[in-house]
Amino acid sequence: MSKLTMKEVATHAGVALSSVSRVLNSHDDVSEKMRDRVLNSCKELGYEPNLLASSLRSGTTRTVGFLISDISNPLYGDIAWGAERTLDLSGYAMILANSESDPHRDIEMIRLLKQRRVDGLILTVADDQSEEIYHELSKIQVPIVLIDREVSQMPELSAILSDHSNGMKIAVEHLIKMNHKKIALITGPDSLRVNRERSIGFKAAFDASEVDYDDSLSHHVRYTPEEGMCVTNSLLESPEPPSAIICGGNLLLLGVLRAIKQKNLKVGEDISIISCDEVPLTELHSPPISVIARDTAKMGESAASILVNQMNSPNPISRIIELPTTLHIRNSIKHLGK
Amino acid sequence: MSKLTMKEVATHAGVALSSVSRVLNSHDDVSEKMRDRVLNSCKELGYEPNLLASSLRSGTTRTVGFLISDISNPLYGDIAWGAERTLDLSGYAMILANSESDPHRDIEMIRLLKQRRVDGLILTVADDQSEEIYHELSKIQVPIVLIDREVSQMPELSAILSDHSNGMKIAVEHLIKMNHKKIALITGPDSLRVNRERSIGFKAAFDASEVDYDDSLSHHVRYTPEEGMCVTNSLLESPEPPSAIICGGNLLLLGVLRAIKQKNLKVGEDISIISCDEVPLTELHSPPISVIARDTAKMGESAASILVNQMNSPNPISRIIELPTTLHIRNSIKHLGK
DNA sequence: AATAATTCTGGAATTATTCCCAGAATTGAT
DNA sequence: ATCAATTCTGGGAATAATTCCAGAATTATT
Repeated sequence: MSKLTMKEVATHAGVALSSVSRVLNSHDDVSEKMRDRVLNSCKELGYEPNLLASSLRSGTTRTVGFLISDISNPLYGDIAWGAERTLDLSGYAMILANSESDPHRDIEMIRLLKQRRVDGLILTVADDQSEEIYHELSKIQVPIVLIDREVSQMPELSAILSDHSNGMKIAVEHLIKMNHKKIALITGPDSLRVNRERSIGFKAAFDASEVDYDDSLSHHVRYTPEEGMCVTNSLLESPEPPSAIICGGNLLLLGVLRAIKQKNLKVGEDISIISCDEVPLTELHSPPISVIARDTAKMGESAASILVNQMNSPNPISRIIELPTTLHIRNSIKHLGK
Repeated sequence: MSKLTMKEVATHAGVALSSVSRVLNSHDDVSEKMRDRVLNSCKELGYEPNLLASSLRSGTTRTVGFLISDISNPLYGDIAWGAERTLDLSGYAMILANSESDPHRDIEMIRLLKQRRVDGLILTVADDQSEEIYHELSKIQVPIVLIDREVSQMPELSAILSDHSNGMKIAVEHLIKMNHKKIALITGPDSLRVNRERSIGFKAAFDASEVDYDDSLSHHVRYTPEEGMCVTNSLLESPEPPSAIICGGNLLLLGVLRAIKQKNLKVGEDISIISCDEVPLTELHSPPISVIARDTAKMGESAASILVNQMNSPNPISRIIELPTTLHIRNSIKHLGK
């Protein structure tokens, strides 16, 4: 079966190549007759346009690159879902790249997406702050939207952020109100904005209260259940264990809960827990786990719509949107008497 | 900044266009001198190849299309992760398309991927059995691998399957051994192989035992927490409610658990539960929930490696791989005395 | 009916690359 | 040194589309 091109369609319809192109791109200077004839031939032959050739000539691929640090994390699944939906509506496809939280792969993947001539990028890089990522991004000619990231050398980049610092502050304040004094924070590496912000909010809450801030209770670890479990163990085994743990993310939460379970402690009794980001587990755990929640699908959507906007406007203006976080209080928090 | 092409590199290096191409594609008939000169110019100018033009000429995009029915489902996230990793290792990128469980979007998305001239397809279509999907697939010229799907008119298609029927049979047999007689099955639409297989295994277990099979306890619903909750409610409110529910998938499980919680029943006491597919919730629920598990990341990996194989071999042979399921028994199952 | 204005169509250049083919340069053998 | 064999390089066609420009066909104007 020989491949079918516009040329064959043109021959079959008895018109010129350029006319077929005009019909298929719905230019307005084509006659009714021509339109019908060409469209008929297309249908009859079963013609499928070659987007490759089209992109090469027109200089636009109608494709955006989406770089995620970990697709298997349901959080990113939701974000990707929101983004894909919005992009599809505007006629863009999405190339998914996964850096597996490795800054080097970030660079590699970005380069690859560039070679594929994507029209725009949505990035959740593994490291905000590295010199290399800045260097790579600064060479990029197409619009970029960061999700939950902030490259300090490029404050003009569009971004969808969450108000992690405020969310964290409110969470800590709630714990303090429930008479907790020794509150631990376990969150991801501080090479990411989200974790830097959480630390800031965490400290801010103490500073605004009577309770003293203890820096040794603020932990940054890698985003894995194992590391979550490890820190939790050492916290719980310390001479004066914390009465509450705030945990920054669903992968860490798994480790935290496993550690607690192993020690036969009861969430909401022996230890209070607040986690970040709503996942099925938080709601259906016994007792249900309090979370600092945010609308993840909406983050993807917003990122996509800002990007589409920038890709279509001749003088794109960059936008930074900060979406709110909200504290969902559940039975994982004990009111300490005293 | 004018765009940089091989032509500029050639000029800069003082060689012919074709020589640059030979160097970059590492053909063996280039001299050491030429190689160094070209590579130097590339580095100096910061040249990035245009994969679009390359693909157009060479007829291969080194891209595969991955069609998922629901990215936000963590199950598919894992599969995508496994596939992406394997594809990347072989130098393939992945275009992700999401049909949102809509058979019409399946067709649309497949068509789009075709227009983008992907070298192969990994498909998790929303409906196995529709005439249209068969019609669309039969026109495709590139290798296809189905994940957990089976198009009956095209038995020659490669596929990665799970042994759902056996897994289900073993699960039911275990429940029967624990003296359960009224066992309900809530699973997804029977337009998908996975659910047809589960029904088969479900029935087979009864047929091989003393307990009578009751068809009215086998339910096919759409894959949403809401529908899961709804059937569970009606099951629990029936005059003779089942003593055990087997639930086919993590989204349905959410609904089942919510219904049980709302009625203040205790899993593993008032009602026994087995779910399908391991997710964080199953392990960390109280009590932990028994599951019919399978290696999801491996499904993605296998699919990708079969596909890569077929894309690279001149006479591809299609393969159907059935991966095992295993029953993880946990405290969500009560041994009925009697 | 002749000319002007408008609408539509065809031809050819263009996009960035690969790859075939011819011929130049180099090497080896006599 | 000459000729043959081998290695390497350059030129140009091909890939499948878009788009500009010129001119044909149609309609409107006088």
